[in-house]
Amino acid sequence: MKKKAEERKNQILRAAFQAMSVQGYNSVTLQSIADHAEVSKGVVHYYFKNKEDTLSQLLEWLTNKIYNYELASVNSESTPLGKLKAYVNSVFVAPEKNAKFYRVYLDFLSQAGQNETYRKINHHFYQNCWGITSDIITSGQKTGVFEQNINIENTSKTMRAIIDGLLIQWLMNEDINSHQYYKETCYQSFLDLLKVN
Amino acid sequence: MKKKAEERKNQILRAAFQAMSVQGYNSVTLQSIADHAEVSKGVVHYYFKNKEDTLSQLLEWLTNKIYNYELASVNSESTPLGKLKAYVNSVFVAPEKNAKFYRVYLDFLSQAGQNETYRKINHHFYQNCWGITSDIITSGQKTGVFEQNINIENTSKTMRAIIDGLLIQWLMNEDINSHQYYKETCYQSFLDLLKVN
Amino acid sequence: MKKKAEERKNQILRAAFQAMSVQGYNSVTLQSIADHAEVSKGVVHYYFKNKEDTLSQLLEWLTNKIYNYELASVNSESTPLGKLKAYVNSVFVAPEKNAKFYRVYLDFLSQAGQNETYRKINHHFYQNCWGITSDIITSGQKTGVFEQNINIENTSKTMRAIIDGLLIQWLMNEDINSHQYYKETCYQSFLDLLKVN
Amino acid sequence: MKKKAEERKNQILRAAFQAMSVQGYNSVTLQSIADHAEVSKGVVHYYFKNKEDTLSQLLEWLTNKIYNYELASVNSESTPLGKLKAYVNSVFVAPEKNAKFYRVYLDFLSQAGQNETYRKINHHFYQNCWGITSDIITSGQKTGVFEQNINIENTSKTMRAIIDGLLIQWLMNEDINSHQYYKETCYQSFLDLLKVN
DNA sequence: AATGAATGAGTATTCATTCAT
DNA sequence: GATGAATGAATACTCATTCAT
Repeated sequence: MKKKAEERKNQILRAAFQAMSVQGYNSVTLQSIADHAEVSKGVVHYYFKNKEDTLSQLLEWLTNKIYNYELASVNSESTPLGKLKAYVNSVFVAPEKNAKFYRVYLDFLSQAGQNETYRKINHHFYQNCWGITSDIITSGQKTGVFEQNINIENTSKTMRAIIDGLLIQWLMNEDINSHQYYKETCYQSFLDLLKVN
Repeated sequence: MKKKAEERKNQILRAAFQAMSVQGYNSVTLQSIADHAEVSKGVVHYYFKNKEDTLSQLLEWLTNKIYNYELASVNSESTPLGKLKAYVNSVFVAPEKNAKFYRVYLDFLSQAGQNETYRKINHHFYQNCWGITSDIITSGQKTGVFEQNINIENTSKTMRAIIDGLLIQWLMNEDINSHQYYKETCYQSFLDLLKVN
Repeated sequence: MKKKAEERKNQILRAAFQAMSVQGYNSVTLQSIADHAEVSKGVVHYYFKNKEDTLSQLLEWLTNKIYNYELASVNSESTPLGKLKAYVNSVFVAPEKNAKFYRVYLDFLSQAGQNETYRKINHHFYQNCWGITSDIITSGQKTGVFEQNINIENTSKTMRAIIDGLLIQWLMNEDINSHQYYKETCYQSFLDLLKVN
Repeated sequence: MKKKAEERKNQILRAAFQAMSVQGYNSVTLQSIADHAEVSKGVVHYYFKNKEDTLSQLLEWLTNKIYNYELASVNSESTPLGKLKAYVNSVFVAPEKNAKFYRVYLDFLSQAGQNETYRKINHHFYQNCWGITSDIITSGQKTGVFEQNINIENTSKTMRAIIDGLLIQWLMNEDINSHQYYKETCYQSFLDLLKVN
């Protein structure tokens, strides 16, 4: 049954996410993924070709989940500034979630240097993210809230850079309470880049 | 002789940097570090307590080297805009060097989630970097090239975020020629943040 | 299947005994234990946590085996003197077996100085051994073959000391034929201690 | 200078004894011996061929020291019973000394199974020990305190067995206060064997 | 005589992967 | 489909020994 198999895979991917967020890319074992999923070790190999395949699919599943969440948040708003605010809120969603995701995501980024597949999946994620901000900027320029001569591509890339860069800084920080501070810093820098007076 | 030992350690750290930039944090072996340094495996253990100690000292050595280079570049200029430009040039120094450093640096960042020591060394590096931009902003505000009401702390963090975020994007990019593009994007976003007309 | 696992462990313990009797505690490797058991190295780690765990269980298995053999031998006799003789015969069972066991046992005793676990297992073995002679002495005192005012505890300890001490002397001896001589010396000294005229 | 070299060797042997009593035969390193002797690692190799040679000479030095001490103690007494008492006192000299010596001695005994040299040195020590008790028994038989028909050889071996066996038992004991108890048990068993009314 | 830097052989341990049941 | 027993490659680390200084 296809449905069942899909559920099994999701169950394992969730377990892999959980395991990796605790142990890190290099320390996570198929055994611990199986343990988190409450299945036997053989099951993981039954649904995934090998360890790399499992983690590749985790990266894909994870980045899609994040992208879809951000997209839905932005689409729930109608004004450009509303969308921008919603985007930042969806990115800085909550300390625990951000920490968990970025720990895992950083691991994948560091692996991507040696791994073509991860690099491609991540590149697709980037394009999705750039698309979100491109749309926001375009709509803002149409309604005149953002300046006209802003380079959309450059700014989208910079905006994602700020998000990644700030969340990495926040992750390296001992002070988990700084989450709100980093969110506001991020939003303010977006306004500066878009020259919202 | 102390001098000799110091040279030996540097030789090994250079080799470790080389090895890690090729193989990544998890795949690098003490054997390959020894091979790169053209010494026997035992030598690495003679000068460093263990693998983690070796790589900790590599991170420290590396971030200090980068910081000192950036600082010297900035200090070689006298005007705020000259310093800003010099900073960006020193950060985006050359494709090969950036790729090598950021591959290794990303590995350490991803390990930092599980490793207090790495986190601390990196935090010190961050503070040094924030210090560089703080000084530039302060001098720019004094001479009136930058706006007065810019929050120095927030902006310094954002600027480092942009650097990290953009260089990670560039690293994930297949097109190595985009280095110049990312450098210019970085510089332009700095001007926007500092509200240079 | 539980039964199968138990057999596997016994197979490995027998192999460990064999390997240790030849190579000694410090020279025995998990590889050589695996070789003796005709399994792969990984199997040993599958059934035992680590090397120390393997050898701990070997000591326990071994001392229990010896104790049970001695107990059964003594119980097969009904008279005190018969039991005493049976005990000595079961202890000095055969040159090859004694040599094999005492070589291994001495290794464990020497490790026990640094190893709490070994010390505990050995202490339990001692208590079992003292129990055997205590019972023999008690029954001999009841029937009047042994003197009444013998201190059972002291004598039991001395008897075990004689066994250990003589078998160590025999083991250090080049002359393997002296086994019979040491057995008789042991038995005679027991009679002296129990004041059998 | 021969004198100086002899002192150096003794200094190293004392250090080796100290180190081995703490770390055990297998864990002791030439480095730790050198550390205890407060000399460099190279010095040990300068005065001894290799590790085994160092430890062989330690065993010889140690057993000779013990033997000479026991012999002197016995010779300081004139009556057979006095000598016997002195012997037991010299053997059970003090808890710390006994523990230190027997820990090291047991290590050597366990190695002797694989090491001809250790076996030979130990055999010589045994002969010396048997000689002490033989002399005591002979003198006791002459004066009539001990029974005439005691087999001197057998009894000497049994007496050493009791000493070794009891001190091993004591060493395995958690209760260091039992030293006195074991000494008395030893002495009483000697009286029983020698049939002193 | 003495030092300690350098070597490299040897080993416990981990874990992805396979496959018989 | 699912299990988990078995395999063995890979690697950090220790330490006796050598030897240039």
